Amino acid sequence: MPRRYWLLKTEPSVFSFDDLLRAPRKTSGWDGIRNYQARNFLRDQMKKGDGVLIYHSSAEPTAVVGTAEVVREGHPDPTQFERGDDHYDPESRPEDPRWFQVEVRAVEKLPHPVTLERIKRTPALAGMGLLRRGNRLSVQPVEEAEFHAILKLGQTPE
DNA sequence: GCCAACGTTGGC
DNA sequence: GCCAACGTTGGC
Repeated sequence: MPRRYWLLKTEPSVFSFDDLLRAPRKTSGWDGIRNYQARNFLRDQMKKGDGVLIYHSSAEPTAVVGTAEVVREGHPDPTQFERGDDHYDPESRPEDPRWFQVEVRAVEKLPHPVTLERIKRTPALAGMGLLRRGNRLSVQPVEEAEFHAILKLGQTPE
């Protein structure tokens, strides 16, 4: 299986790329995803070594800010069992967990965040899921060419 | 803060 | 299984 590529959204006021850089071994469980389509990607498709773009949503500006890689494949998201946690799910049972996470390790902070606005203006990125109407998916696949195009844009200012 | 576009829930 | 009501996401 060739290496695949993904985009993970996060609100930086909750968990930013800098938070990931500061985490032990620059690694964190990507927890709190509560959407079945995203869950399926986390549980079934994201593999160790896959490349990840970290995207800041509800931010100023909204942008891809760094890259990461999958270091541990899908396993139950522990927050679903933690009573009192924002992501606690009383319906989920340990013997049949509903929600999954992967672990990701920060690889590189982009010298220049690639803003949503810049992505919109880049023809090679016109097919990205991020630009699709009503896009809300917080875990989405990215084409290899798109991944590399974002990295390249991130090396230079606009 | 607004609101369009979703996803989920639950009555029927 | 339909679909209205509701909650959430996320750009602006």
